Amino acid sequence: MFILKSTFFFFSRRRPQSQRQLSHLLITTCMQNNPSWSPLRFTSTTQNSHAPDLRILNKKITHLIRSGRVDDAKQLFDEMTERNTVTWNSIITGYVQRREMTKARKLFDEMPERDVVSWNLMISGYVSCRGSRYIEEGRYLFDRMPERDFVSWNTMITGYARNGRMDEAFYLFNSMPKKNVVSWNAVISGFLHNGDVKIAIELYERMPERDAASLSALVSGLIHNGELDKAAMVLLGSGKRDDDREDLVHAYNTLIAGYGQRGRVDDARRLFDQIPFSSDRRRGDDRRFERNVVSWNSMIMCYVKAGDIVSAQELFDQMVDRDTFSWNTMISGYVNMSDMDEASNLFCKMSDPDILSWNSMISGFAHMGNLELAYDFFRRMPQKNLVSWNSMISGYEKNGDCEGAIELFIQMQAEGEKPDRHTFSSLLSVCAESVALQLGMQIHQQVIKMVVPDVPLNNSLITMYARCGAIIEARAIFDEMKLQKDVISWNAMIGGYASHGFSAEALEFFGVMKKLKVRPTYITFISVLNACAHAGLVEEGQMHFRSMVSEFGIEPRVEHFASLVDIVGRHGQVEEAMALINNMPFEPDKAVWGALLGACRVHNNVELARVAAEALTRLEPESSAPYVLLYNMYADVGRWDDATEVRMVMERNKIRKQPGYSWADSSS
DNA sequence: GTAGGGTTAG
Repeated sequence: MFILKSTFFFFSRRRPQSQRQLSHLLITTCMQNNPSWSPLRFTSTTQNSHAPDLRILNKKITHLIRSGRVDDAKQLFDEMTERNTVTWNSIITGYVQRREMTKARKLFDEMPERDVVSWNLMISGYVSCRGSRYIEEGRYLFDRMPERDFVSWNTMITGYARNGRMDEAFYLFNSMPKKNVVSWNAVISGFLHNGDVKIAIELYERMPERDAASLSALVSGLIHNGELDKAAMVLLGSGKRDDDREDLVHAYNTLIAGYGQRGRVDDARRLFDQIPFSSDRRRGDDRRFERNVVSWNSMIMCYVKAGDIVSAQELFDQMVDRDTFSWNTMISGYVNMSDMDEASNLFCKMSDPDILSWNSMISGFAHMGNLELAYDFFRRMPQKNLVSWNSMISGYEKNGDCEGAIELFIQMQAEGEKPDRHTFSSLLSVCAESVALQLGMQIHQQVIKMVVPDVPLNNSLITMYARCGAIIEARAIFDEMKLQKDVISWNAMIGGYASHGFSAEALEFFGVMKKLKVRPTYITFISVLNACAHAGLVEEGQMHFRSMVSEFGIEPRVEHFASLVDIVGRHGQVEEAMALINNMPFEPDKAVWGALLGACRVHNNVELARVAAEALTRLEPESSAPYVLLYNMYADVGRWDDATEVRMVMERNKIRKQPGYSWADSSS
């Protein structure tokens, strides 16, 4: 930690001033592209008298694409005087990997000669894109290609399977003139990922031959369907026959991770302990069935997920062949426990931290509210990716630095990084938090252009609109979600209605939600009780409060009590409201006392108003509101001595009256 | 240069 602090360097950033300026910047930068790369870098290679031959240049292109530098590869491609099919296929690979199918297609159409790999590449690209339009395009090419190999068929089958179209996948599988083991694995995985366990097992048993992937595919597919015990049976059954199969440890590792995901750490450990472990590495033979580094990493991950960092550290200490995964898993474990000292310690000990290590540190510091250190890591990392930007933006958002978040978003686009759902979700939270409807609408436009919203992103949109009072817009998104809604969608709508005075709608939605068996959360009840408070529905409010506890087993929080005090107090039962406060299982906060004070004001209970006001001034010594309210109440009943005393206390404590609170009119 | 299976970050 000391090392980190000593290298800390505060980076001051110029910030745009107003929301309008932010909006303007947002529009202009969204249209800009990344002009960072200079084409001159490669010119020497082609103009040189000893020009490298085609094979070397092809290798260079492949290398660039493997490191994600597709634009650089394209520059090199454009400068090459001689190209062969491999050159073309390589550059197409780059675009296919980035799912830029229009660019890939243009090159495919332009290339002088196509081989089966070129066709396969295009099909693979199309079927990996979201949306049926693309898979049809892939099928179109598949139907028209001059000759097909195993890869063509298997790619098409996988494409259908990934889109849930198992009828077509299975039909193609059955139409194959010859199948290989990949075809079987692909179709079995397809059935498993679409929930058809029975047929998958049948097919597995009918396979003419299996390879290293077959068993793992079955085990991981079963786990995907929650069939952990069935997976264990298959695995242990197969293990008895021969214990030197190289794929066995692969499948064991899958199951260990599966147990970990479901919190079954003990089962995972039992399985881990069943894998033979030879400490003598000279006998190390890949084909032997023994623990490998993934087994260790998976087991460590189980402990990390379960929050048992001690056991994780114990295993980590025993490892002799740690890899980057091991270190990163441990770092993320400490990050999850908010132990940034230990995370930093590991990070510093790592010989070669990769992008995940850096990102974990950023998100850890950002989450803890240490934005300076988070930004310092962000600034110093050798390469950033989308997660790095998102972690930083979400850090600003979570810590209420709205401008920081927006500014980083602008910078991100200027540097050519494309935002995704996570980015937009954070930005919409920023808009909701700062009630910035105009900006929120602009971001909504970007969302429509750039991503297909999922449930959490739609929820962010609803929350943003609802918070800004644009209930109709919020409702439109809610309705578009159809069956995809979750409890957060409902909470956002009910909260929006409740906080903008539409109590009837809020309560109606709550009724529908319950009818649809969506389980409410404590947040739902905060809105429901607020709606009752606004509408003066005393009995209904008390009924909901009771049902929250008895029917849904939700522990009431201080927010619920604040609402209940409001409901009861405003109805004139000020003494009952006071009794509620006295019997609360925790310390009342300012919302609770504020509700009581409001009720006292309406019902002219000066004595309790004094109690509430004094409590409030203790919680918020700098606020003038309780003084002003109390002053006015005393004045109203002619108790001028008390009124004057309030003013004197206020002056003595150097409290300045805030705008919006009038000495003369306290009704606001 | 293309198809299926195991562990890490937002």
